[in-house]
Amino acid sequence: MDTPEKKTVTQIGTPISKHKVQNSPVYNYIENLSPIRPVRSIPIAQTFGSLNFTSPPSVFTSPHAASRFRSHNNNSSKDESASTKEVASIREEEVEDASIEILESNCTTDTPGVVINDGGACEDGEMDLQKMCDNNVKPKNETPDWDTLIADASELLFFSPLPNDSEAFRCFLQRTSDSKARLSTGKRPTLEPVSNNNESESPDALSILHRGVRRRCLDFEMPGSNNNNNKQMSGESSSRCLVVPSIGLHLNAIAMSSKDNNVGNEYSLSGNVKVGLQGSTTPVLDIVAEEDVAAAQALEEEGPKSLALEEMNQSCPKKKRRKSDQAGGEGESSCKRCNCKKSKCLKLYCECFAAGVYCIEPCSCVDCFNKPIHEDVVLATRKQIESRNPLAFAPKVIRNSDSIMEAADDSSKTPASARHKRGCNCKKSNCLKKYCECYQSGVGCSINCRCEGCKNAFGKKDGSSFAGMDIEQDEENETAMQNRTAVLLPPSTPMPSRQPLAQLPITSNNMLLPQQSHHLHGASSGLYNKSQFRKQDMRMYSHSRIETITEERAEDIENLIQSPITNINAVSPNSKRVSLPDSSESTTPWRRNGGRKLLLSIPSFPSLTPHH
DNA sequence: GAGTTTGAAACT
DNA sequence: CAGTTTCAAACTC
Repeated sequence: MDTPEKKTVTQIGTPISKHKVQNSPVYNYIENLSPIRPVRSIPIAQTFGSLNFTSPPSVFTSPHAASRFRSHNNNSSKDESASTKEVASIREEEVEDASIEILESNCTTDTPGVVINDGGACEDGEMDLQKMCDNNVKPKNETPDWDTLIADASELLFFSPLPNDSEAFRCFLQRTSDSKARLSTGKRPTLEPVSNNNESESPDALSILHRGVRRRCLDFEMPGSNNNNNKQMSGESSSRCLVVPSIGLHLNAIAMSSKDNNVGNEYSLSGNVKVGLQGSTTPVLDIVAEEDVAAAQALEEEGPKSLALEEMNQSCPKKKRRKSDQAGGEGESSCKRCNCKKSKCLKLYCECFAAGVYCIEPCSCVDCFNKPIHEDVVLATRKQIESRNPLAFAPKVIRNSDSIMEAADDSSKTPASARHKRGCNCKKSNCLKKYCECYQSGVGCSINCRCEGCKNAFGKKDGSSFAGMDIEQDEENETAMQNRTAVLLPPSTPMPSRQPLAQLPITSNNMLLPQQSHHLHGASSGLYNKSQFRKQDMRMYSHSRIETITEERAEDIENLIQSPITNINAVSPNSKRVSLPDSSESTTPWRRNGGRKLLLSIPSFPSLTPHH
């Protein structure tokens, strides 16, 4: 009995203490002054949830984000005197902390309608948040603008990173910037096409740049883009690239251009940004850009080369075509170019299509349908292809984290730890030419490869590795990997950012998104516990550890891919992917079984299981 | 630049 | 699932 009493005392004691504090005039004053409420993060998640957006609201918890939002929040209209701002500043920090706590207290902020309360008791101080989570209640202060902002952010998240296209990523950035601009203005983003000149003309864009985010291909097709886009597209320089409306943003994209260019530092920086984007919403970008600029720069200095380059090479189709690219004189803007003659650029043969970007002027394709004006066709085709192979648009190369490589030999710890998703099937090239996708991606062959006479310099199928790798680079890569890996998980499917999920199932790419990948973990192994998940997320959102998540996600993806079981199977690739009707909220068997993460991820990741 | 080789994607 | 065909990039000359 003593124990109970003690517990009671303890429990009560704490509350009392807080209670006192809360009743204090100072506390009340602060409470009133600050428009920011810890709870906010939750609602956000919910909002996203409708979109199936699993991104952690933590993004919004960032002080910066909060600041931005504040301006939109009517409540924020409350006196914001200098002193008030100070208080607000403090509150913001609290909010951030609160978010973290929320995440760690089983209060799911991931997906709306999917909020699950594991029953973990929240401390008194967190009661509000917990309640919010449990009740799925929106924050009091939430305003229409807020919703809009959230929605916008979600949209951004939905862009899945296209595997291999840096262009896509750039486009994504563009979009992001655009979104930001809207955020700052309080306007809801629209689908209107992005002007090609945005970069130079848009103050917002500039501001973003100032924030440390570098973008090269600012223009990209927006999903609802209209013909104007085409004009821009075709009219603009080859450097511009459009991302297919649902096509995502492949993290890989980031890497992309580097190859060819200088990507060095620039790349690395963007890489960080990239990661942030994936994992979070636009705000994250800001966070990364603004708050972590220093870190990013440090990383850049550190040694962007290896990984970054590798990543870039990994899936950039463009790289494949050095000759043609050079011929094109694209230089830094390395948008993909294809030369399709018969596929109409509607098959994976087409690099542009495969990368999730529209063909552009520099392409030499014939009868190209991969253009904004044929958006419907493009999307339909993509959908069809995905139905056949959910991973069709997923990144081809997955960078494994050390953990994954685990058992693998030491060699696996090199950058080459990345592996081609499906492996190659080379018969004559000995995996020493770009015919080999593994080699082309700069990764070693793996057990998944069916190649013959493998001599892949990045790692032979049998496990021997990196014979041809520069040791120095190797080391650098490893370091880079440990410090910042940006697993550029290429996004895979382009998802019509604004299309209803039911209509256009989120593709696997989305799953690649940081959070989603976590879900995958849950789905495939179920070993991933929430605690881990949250911590990771927090890491991600908490300033500089973004890259870590990426690795983990890559791991998730790989697990998924290699895991025949996964619930994912539940979704038949051939069958119409379960139309998760909006449903992100609907309860599916998986959700019930798989646990929160899986549930959350399902909608966005219909099926990762590759067809065999 | 034309032709060949290669292996992924698509098809049966 | 395996075999075949198609396709476009990579490569060679």
